[in-house]
Formats: sequence, structure tokens, C-alpha cells
Amino acid sequence: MRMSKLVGRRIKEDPKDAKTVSHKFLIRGGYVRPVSAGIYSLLPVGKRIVEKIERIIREEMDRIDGQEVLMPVILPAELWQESGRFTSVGQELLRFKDRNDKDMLLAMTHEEAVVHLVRTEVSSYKQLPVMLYQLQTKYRDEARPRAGLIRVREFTMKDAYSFHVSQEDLEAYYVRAHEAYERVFKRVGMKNVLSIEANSGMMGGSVSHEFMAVCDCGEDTIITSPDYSYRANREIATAAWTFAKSAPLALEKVHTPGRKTIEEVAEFVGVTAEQTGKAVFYQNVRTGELIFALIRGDFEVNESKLGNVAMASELKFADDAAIRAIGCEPGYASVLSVDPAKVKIIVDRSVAESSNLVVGANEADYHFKNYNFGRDTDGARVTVADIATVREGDPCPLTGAPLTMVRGIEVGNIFQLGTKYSAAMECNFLDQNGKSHPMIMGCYGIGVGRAMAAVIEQSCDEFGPVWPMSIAPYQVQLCALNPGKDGVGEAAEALYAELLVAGIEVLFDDRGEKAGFMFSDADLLGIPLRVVVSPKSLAEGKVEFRTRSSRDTELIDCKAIMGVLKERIKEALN
RNA sequence: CGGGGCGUAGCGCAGUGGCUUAGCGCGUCUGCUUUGGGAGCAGAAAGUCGAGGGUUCGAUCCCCUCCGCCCCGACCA
Repeated sequence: MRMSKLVGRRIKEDPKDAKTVSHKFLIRGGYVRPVSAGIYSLLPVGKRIVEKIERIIREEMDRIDGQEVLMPVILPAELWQESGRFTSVGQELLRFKDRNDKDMLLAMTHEEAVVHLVRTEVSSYKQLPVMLYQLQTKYRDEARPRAGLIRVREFTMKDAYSFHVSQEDLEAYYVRAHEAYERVFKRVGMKNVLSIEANSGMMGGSVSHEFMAVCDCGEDTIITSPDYSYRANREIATAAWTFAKSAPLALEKVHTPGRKTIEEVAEFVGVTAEQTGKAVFYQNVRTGELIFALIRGDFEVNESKLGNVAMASELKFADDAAIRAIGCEPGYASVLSVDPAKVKIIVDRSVAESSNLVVGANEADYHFKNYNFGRDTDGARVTVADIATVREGDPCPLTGAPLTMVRGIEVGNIFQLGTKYSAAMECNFLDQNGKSHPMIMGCYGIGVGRAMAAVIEQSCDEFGPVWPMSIAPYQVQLCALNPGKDGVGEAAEALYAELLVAGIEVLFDDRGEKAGFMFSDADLLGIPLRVVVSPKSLAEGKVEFRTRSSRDTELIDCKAIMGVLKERIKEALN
């Protein structure tokens, strides 16, 4: 490709809105252009990168016996009504009506569509297992798109769905899918991807993992032990907490005028936050049910864990009116007097296993000292669970070593779905005995554009992206410096022609721009290998060669350059 | 959905209740000169000043409404 004809201008200055490096460089390098909030066009160089990522994904999916299909972006609401998601999913699902006033939707994921396909095409245990995948546009009407391609509304996703006769078979396949994902992220050139335990939400005992590209701009928080043996999303991470027990003392009511927060109460009573219990009221958004969460004062409630325990997919803080409506005093609510008939009570282990805590008295300006869960609360009427948010330095549940936190971009997700969709939508198979069962499903996703952005986050310098050879838009950048002089143009043209014949992907800067201008553009394009033809070196029968990742230049004999390039490309692709 | 910010040439930004023609830098086009990290000179094209309404003799500027975009938070199958 000739740069004089390449569509997609490079921009000298950072776009004012962009905060993350991938966002800046994707715009500045002419890879993508915004069309609307969270909706982007891919320009030629961006499209080439995406295609290479997709090719790698296809190869790895085929390797684990995947079969590529293509399902529609637009689906009839009926299909989603079968699974119940037409009504259960919120506003991220874009619904609309066609000319016949029929409810339609833009697919944000394809479980329903793939089940629709499989339940008519597959009916015998002899045909199972099968895995179908596609690379298809997804639309999610995100409330807040951000950070360029990291969180968008419209994007290409590789989504795969496997169907099995048994949980054991699913689990065996899940391991293969996990390995395939590791190969994909390694091959696209991500330097640091962790698979971590993820929140399975309301799916019951199912297992899921997220693949996280580690980088500071990531939206998720990953909890790991120092040796990485434990890796989990903070939403579900736990720790090997131990709590000090001591002999219970008598309950004692204390006057705590105006003290509501843990800090105020602890200071006033003369104890540490560890010696207090904190009551937090939540409300299940869907059902309106109130939840009383009790946790030791120095911990924070983890809403994901609480939601899982409380079987609530969406929680919010309860307002004071709702709290008063069940007879509690906001700021002084007490586990000692709260009515389990009116509110679901969930007590964190940190409270259940501690002694002599300061808790609310359910009366303005009063607290109780020496609360002991086992003695003072009827355990049969409350749920004891782990609802605490892990903190940096808490002990690892596997090794006991202090846990650390890093940020990550979720680039992939694998999930043991079970029969949630197959049962609801009657996707059954007949076993050896002619008996019908719902198929056991798994699903596996990769965000393609997000993966491209994540590679930049992990592989760039101050001048632009440094693309790995496997997904670089071109393999070689050929620059003609001062092409009107001393046969430079002719020599560069000849080398360009030779590269094309050799099947090497080459971007030829034939514009005759000033050196600085040309090099800055080249850096923004991040092409791994660069050859400069200039009057200076050509006079000695040489060209200049360097890689994008190092800034050292080597002089190579004109006759030898093709060999060097072929060698470097081969090396880099292995 | 809550909080904040911004909409003026392709991009980044000034600016003003009237100055008979809205500027600056970058980019674009023409010509010349130039060629090792985003050159110089000369000339040119390019704007419904986000939309609608109001105040006013007169609005890009003041007021109201709406729309769009960005940032923080909430949310995220």
C-alpha cells in the first residue's frame, strides 16, 4: 500500500477528550473515528489489525472443534421472550418495532439465537458435543461508553456456544476453551493476561472465568496472591480472614449523641473500627425487598457478593424513609431489634465470628457495647455469609500471603451456563435410551476491538503503538527519504515492487515528506520493521533498517535487505 | 440516571450586543524554496458561530427549552 493513497490521516496532537493511551493513539494514528458516543468506524489500518486478530481467533476456535456460523444482529422479541430476557434485561437491550408493529431487538449476545439454531439441527447424543461460534456485531446500549474502544455500544465479538450431554463433558470442554483463550491472547501479542475467577451472578453454582489484560486503565479490579495461585475479580474475591474471639461481656447501652458514622462512634466510645458492627440497608431494585447487611466496621460490603447471597440481581442503598418504614432508626439501626419478618438479615462472618462489638441501639443517639452474635441473635432467623470486600493486604485464601490488587481490561470471558437457556427454550437431545434431556451449555466471548485497544495499552511508547508482528497492519514500513534525489525514488520503488512480489505486507511512504514528518507518522502506525531509503546510505549501496521497538538503526546492503526482512518476519511470527 | 464541562472552518481554540467582511494555529489546495524527528515564504479555498424559541432597533454573544459530545459516579446481559 502506498501511503500517498492511504485513507485515515494521522493527527499531531492528542484529542482533547482522550484519557487512555489506546484511545489517543487509535484516533491519532487514523485507526478509528468516532461516529457517535461509543460507536466507531474502522479505517483501513484499524480494519487490517482487526482482521488479523479475527484470523487468530478463528484458527484457535477451529482447533477446539468450533464451527463458524453467522446469526442475525436483529432478532424478533419472541425469541428473547422464551428465555425471559426480553423483560428481565434492562435498557442496555435496544428494543424497537418493525413496520408491522412487531417487537424486535438488536442482539447484545446470542444465546437465544444459537439455541434456536441448535434445537432444530441437533437432536441426538450422537451429534454432541458441538461448538458453534461467530464473529458478529453486538449492540449494547451502554449508559456510558468510555475510553475509546474499551467500552463501546457497538462492537464485534467472537461469541461461541458449546452443547453437551453432561456436566462432565462441559467441564472437559471448558478446559480446552480456557487453553484456546490463553493461546489467542498470547498470539495477538498481549503481554500480561490473567484468567481470573469471575462473578457468575444468579446462575447458581456455575463457573466462569474472565481474561483480564492487566493495565492501569482497566475497569475491573483483580485480586491476586503474590504467586498468582489465587486470582479473582474483586466482585467475588474472598480472603482467609480470622477474627479475634474473647469472652462475651454483658450488653451495655451507651449514649452516643449525634454519632452516626463508624469513625464517630468508635472514637466516641473509645474503640477501633474493628470493634464495631456496621449496619447497611440495601433494597432489591426489582422486588423492593429490604436487606439488612451487618458487617464489621472496618470492612466494606461487597454488593456483588451480597446480591448473590440475597438472590438480588440489582441492589441500591435503601433511603431513610424505607428504613423507618420497617421500624429502624437510620444511623442507629440495630441487629438487636430489627424484625426478620420485615427485612432479610445478612450477617458477614466478620461480625458472626467476633466478640463484644459496638452496634446500634435502634434509638437515636444510642449504641450497645458488647454485642455477641452467637449469644444475642437467633442464628436461625438470619443468614451468615461472606459479604465483605477484599482489601489490599488481606490474607490469600490459598496461601495466606497478603493479597494485592491490579486493574484489568476484560478481554474475554468463558462461562459454564448449564441448562438455563436450553431448558427454558426446549433445546433437548435424546440419550441412548431415547430419553429427552436439556443440553448442557457453555459460552465463550472475546471482544475484538477491545482486544486491539488492550494490546496498545500493553505495547506502546510515547510516540505510538508498537504492534506485535502477528496483528500489525503491515509487516514492513518502507520510507523513501528525499525521493527526487540520487535515484532514491527509483530504488525505493524497486524494493517496494520486490516486497509485494515476495508477499510481504508493506506500507510504502512515497509522499516525499520531510524526514521528521514521515518518521512521526511511521511511529503512530507502529509497524514492526522499518526500511529507509535515503541519498546518504544509498550512495554506499545500503539502506537503513530498524525495528519499531528499538530505536537503533542498522545499515544493510541493498542486496541483503530482502533476506533480512524475511528472516525477521519469520522469527517474529513464531 | 445523578454531578460537572463543552458545542465557533476538517482538527485544536480565541472572540464580540452593532466595528459595514467572525479571527488565530494546525491541516487542505497552488507556487517557490526545502529534505534525518511533525520546515520557510507567498497566495487561496473553507463557517446555517449545535437546533428551536424569547428579549432587543439589532443576538454567534443575554434568557429559556431541546439536542449532541466528553469527564466523574451509578449501572453493565
